[in-house]
Amino acid sequence: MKVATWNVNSIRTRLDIVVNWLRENPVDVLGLQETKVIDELFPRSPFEEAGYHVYVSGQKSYNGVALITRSPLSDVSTGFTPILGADRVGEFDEQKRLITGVLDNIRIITVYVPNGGDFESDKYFYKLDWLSLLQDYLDILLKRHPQGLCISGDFNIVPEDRDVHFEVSPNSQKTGITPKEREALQRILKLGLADAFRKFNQEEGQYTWWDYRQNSFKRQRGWRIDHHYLSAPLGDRASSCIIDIAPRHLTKPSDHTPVIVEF
DNA sequence: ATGGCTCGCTCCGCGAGA
Repeated sequence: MKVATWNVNSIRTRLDIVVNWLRENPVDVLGLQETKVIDELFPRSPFEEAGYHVYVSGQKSYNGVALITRSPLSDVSTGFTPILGADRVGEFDEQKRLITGVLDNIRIITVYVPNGGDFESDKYFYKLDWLSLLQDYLDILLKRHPQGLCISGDFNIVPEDRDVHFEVSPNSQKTGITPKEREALQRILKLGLADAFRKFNQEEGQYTWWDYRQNSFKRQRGWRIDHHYLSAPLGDRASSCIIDIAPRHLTKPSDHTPVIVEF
C-alpha cells in the first residue's frame, strides 16, 4: 500500500497540480491538509473522475483535511470526539484537523497539527494541548488496530536538528522546534510509532516545506515537518519512504511537497 | 528586522501560515 501526505495550502488553488500529481503517482491513499474549504465546496469530481473516493473534513478559510483513496474506506470519522468523547475534547474539534478511516485492516489517519503561532502565545499552548489530545486518541486506536496504524500529515514539528536548514539552539524558542513540542511528539511516538522516513534515509537537508519568502526553496532553506508515523507491524513491512520535491518546482506551488510511504 | 510570499475573505487590506 502506498500512502502520500501533502499540505496543499488551498485545494481549490492547487487542484490541477494535485490531480495531475495523482495521475502520475497513483497512490492508494492521499492525505491532504490545509484544504481551506467547506465540505460542500470541496472539488470532489476531478478526483472521482480519476477513480478515487473522497472523504473530507473542512471549514471556511482555515485548516481542513481530506483522504483521497482508490478503494472505499470503512469506519470513517473526523476529529477527536468519536474516540475521546465530548467531555475530553471540548472545543478542540471546531478546527478541522483530523480525518481517519480503515483500509485493508489498517487504520489510516491524516492530521494537520496546529501551527502554534509565536512562542508561548495562546496558539502555542493550543498546539501543546492539541498534541496531548492526539496522544490520548492514538493510545486508544493503537490498541484497537494491532494489524497496523499509519498516521500522516503536517505535524508542524521539526523532530531533530538535522531536519532544519539552520543551527538549532538547545532551548530554541522558534515554534516548531521548541523542546516542549518535541517532547510532546516523542511522548506520542513512545506509544509505538516510528518515523517511516528515517528507516530509509539518515541524511540531513531532507525537507518537506520551504517558506514562500526569501527564495527559500532555491536556497534549500527548508524544514522537515511532514511525516508518516507507522506502528510496529507496518514499520517492519515498510519498503520505502521518499520526499517528492518535483511539485515544489511548479508554478504557483504549495509551500509543502508530498511525502510517500510504501508498506 | 513582528520584514521578506501566498492564501481566503460576503475581499482591495488583513490575519494566518511556520
